[in-house]
Amino acid sequence: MNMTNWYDGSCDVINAFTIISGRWKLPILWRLSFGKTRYNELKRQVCGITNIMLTRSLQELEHHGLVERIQYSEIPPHVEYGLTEQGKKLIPGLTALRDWAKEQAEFERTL
Amino acid sequence: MNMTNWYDGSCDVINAFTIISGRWKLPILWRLSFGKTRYNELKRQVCGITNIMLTRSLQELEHHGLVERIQYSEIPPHVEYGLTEQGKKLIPGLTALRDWAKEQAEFERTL
DNA sequence: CAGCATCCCACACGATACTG
DNA sequence: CAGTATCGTGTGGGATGCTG
Repeated sequence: MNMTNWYDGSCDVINAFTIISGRWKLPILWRLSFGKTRYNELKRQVCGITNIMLTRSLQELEHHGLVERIQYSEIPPHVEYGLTEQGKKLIPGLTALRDWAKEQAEFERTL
Repeated sequence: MNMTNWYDGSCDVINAFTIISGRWKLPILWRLSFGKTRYNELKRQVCGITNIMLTRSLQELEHHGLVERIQYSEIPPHVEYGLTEQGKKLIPGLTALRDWAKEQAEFERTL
């Protein structure tokens, strides 16, 4: 595998994409960028997501240090999720991509 | 489906991601961002890609208006691929994400 | 309330061979 | 040189049901 400059660049981006790729990662991150949220509130707001996918996605994002899980020792259980400092650093890149996405959506209508 | 503001935002980004997602799209786009390239040169430079995946990826990117195919009427065949103006607009977003990706890679080593 | 255990499937991806 | 045809597979995603 020849690691030329352009390929290193794309590798970095591919790794980044892998972390936040999947059916539900972006909706979750987007929602969390507006503030901490409880599990069931998140489930209601990320339309159509199931327990298993919400749990899996949150675990993966937590594993990569983008999301933090805050558990309160109460009965009934009370768990909140939020972005870590590292997670918040993702937002500007996502916003930049969203700006392109809007242009792209407009552009595709003209094809 | 309740289309709140945060969800519209994530939908745009999801659509953008879908277009450029997959095993080979980013390496191809990255390479093309450095200039027009012939089919077989692209194949050599995007390490490990097969004919079928290169062809498929290029067709999909062309279909979304990001890549242009320039065919010269010669024998043997001569085809070049390059980014369209719309395709070039993608680069800044990708670069922004790459900057985060580098931070993220560094960060994950500390976990 | 906040999850986990199982089973299942479609589809992106790929290996191999062939062609104008 | 620049592709296409065919067939096979791994994995991301989901339906359903159960639990501390």
